[in-house]
Amino acid sequence: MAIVKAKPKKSSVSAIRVAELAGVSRSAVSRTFTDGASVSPATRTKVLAAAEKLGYHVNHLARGLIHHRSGIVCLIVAEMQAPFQANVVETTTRKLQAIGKVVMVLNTAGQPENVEAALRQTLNYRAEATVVVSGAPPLSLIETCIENGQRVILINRDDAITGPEFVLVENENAAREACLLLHRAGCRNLAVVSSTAGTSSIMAREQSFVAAAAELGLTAQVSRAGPTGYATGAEGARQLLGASNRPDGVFCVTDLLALGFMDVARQEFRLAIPDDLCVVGFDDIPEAGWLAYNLTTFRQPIGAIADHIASIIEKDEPEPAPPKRLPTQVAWRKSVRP
Amino acid sequence: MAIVKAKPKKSSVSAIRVAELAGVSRSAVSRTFTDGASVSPATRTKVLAAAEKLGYHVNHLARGLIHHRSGIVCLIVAEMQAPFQANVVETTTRKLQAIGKVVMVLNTAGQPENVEAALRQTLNYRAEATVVVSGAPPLSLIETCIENGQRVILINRDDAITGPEFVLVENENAAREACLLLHRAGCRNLAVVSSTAGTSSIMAREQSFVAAAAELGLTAQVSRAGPTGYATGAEGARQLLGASNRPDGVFCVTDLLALGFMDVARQEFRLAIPDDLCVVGFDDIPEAGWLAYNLTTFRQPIGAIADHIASIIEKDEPEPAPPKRLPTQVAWRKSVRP
DNA sequence: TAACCTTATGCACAGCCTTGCAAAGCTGCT
DNA sequence: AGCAGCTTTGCAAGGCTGTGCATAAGGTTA
Repeated sequence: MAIVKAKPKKSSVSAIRVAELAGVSRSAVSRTFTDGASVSPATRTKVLAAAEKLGYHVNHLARGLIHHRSGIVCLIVAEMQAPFQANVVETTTRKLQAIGKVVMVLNTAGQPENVEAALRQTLNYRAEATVVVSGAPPLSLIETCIENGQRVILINRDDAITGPEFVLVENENAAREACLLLHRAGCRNLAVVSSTAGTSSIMAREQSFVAAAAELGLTAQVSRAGPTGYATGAEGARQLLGASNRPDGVFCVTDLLALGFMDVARQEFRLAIPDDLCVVGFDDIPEAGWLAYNLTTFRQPIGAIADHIASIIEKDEPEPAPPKRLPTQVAWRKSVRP
Repeated sequence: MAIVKAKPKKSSVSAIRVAELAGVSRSAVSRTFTDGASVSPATRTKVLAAAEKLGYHVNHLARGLIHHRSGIVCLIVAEMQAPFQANVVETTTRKLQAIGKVVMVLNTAGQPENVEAALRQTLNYRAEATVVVSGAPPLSLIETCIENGQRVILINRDDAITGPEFVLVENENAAREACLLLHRAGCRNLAVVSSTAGTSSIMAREQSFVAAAAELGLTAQVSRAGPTGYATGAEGARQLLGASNRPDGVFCVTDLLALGFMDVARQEFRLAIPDDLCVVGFDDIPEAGWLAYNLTTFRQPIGAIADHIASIIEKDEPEPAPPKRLPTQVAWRKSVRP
């Protein structure tokens, strides 16, 4: 007689088992766990006791199958270890959970082609909504998502597409204000530290700053030494500060760039901030407030962004709305002369 | 006649619709999307064409219902905007996606009581595995998860429970080595900057350092000025450096603590690092490598941790294994005299 | 052409849940 | 007791997929 290794199967307990234990019908246990369903207190307690004993938990997969509402919201994000993205993910997951959703995170690992695979996953899991924090999703798939009843929300992206909803920050105003701010501090040789990422919000900040400088009769140099991050800011400092016409006022389109820039300016060029050089950042990541930096920067209203995402997802009729533009706010610190 | 607003219903397209369009049975389309199923090339192409046209995507909710494998892995995490946690989440999501899983993030928002709700969600969505990055899950729920066939993995937590799998870092060895390292650098007045969080790994680091100091005949002061973070490190510096017996060698159980400590040491106490004061951190978050800090620290092998998580989840028979202890590695920088 | 084998296809059921509908039970009143 | 009105409960269908089993189709060989 051969030894047959019984497959454990570990079948998770389903409603029928608790119905048997409680001595009621399957429907009764279903109703016990459905808000607003009609169950007598007596059976309710019987069911709850049986459920507790067996460790029963409603299967949201099956529930989603019926309701056509999985309760899942997908977050598509790249570089989620970067401070700004990490904060967006943290805040968004928190607020979405508060309205009863559950968040699936799809990490595109920096590969743009993975955005497509990620969108496929949102369709596979019948997500109610997809929030694209970073990356450029192919238009055709966005349409498929919307046709399947998904809400699609793009953050800090300014494409001229209709269908998805947009929530973005007023990059142009902020960049313009950054320019004025540096000008008021007496800076006359301006520069902007950007990156090769080329996302729409970064381009907007960069170009608006250059335009604002031109309006003041100044030309702003632009440095794009690599991807958006600390190292690129550092390299930008080496480029700009090592050249002959060294700038005295710098706008970094991202705090991370600014921090790298400041470190090199101080350590390798022995410059004092803000005395020799004023620096303005963008995002207001926690690190910008650290004593070593004290960076004056434009705060992205992450809380408001997440609130708006939640409000879009919460309303059940997708009414077309214009892009939501949220204002930034200056976090005044010490990297710019007053 | 009343105007009845037709509920859009937006029912996402299901296999039967593509079967009709392709002129085949529903089974055929199911088989087309099942690896290793027997379908003729002719019908396969017909089905694929129809699916493409309709924007069909297999419903993983229904698929999971049958297979008892949802493909979902839950990550329970608090403070996910903190650099270390953010890196863990990034790496883990990436590696889990690489083995075909999809990650659901449950943010406990720092409230320990939310861990329980999060575990409930993992059961509701029939997650294949639950990874607890931070927080202390109630034992009874862990058991329920395991009974329902889930794999439960606890990170950097050292409870004497059987059932879940543990992957943790050799905190004791590292703390001990940190002590030796400071001693070799000539530090004789030691201190450790910790937090009030009281998690097992932080306690282990703190206590092992103190014990190692005692073995060298030294007593190490301990500062716990608040939750684990930059501000607490800063406050710890004010406490320790403002007192009479100012330490000359400090072990911070977390890089974030170390950075706050360094900033206050330098800016408010005008101390030079490493000349007046040596500092050792733990984690090796990206910020530790920034020029302003150059912090010597113990690197947590996040990649190896994530690899091990993935390997646990990938094997289908949950074989009991002893806790996986991964070694740390010193990232030598400039905050300790050589 | 018949027999046989391989491959492909369709049927029907299972998996877990919700819910409309009708039957049953209960309460209160005459 | 008898009836109306209400609440509770069970039945069965429906939502979407995977798959065992039987059947049909197609190909090969004698």
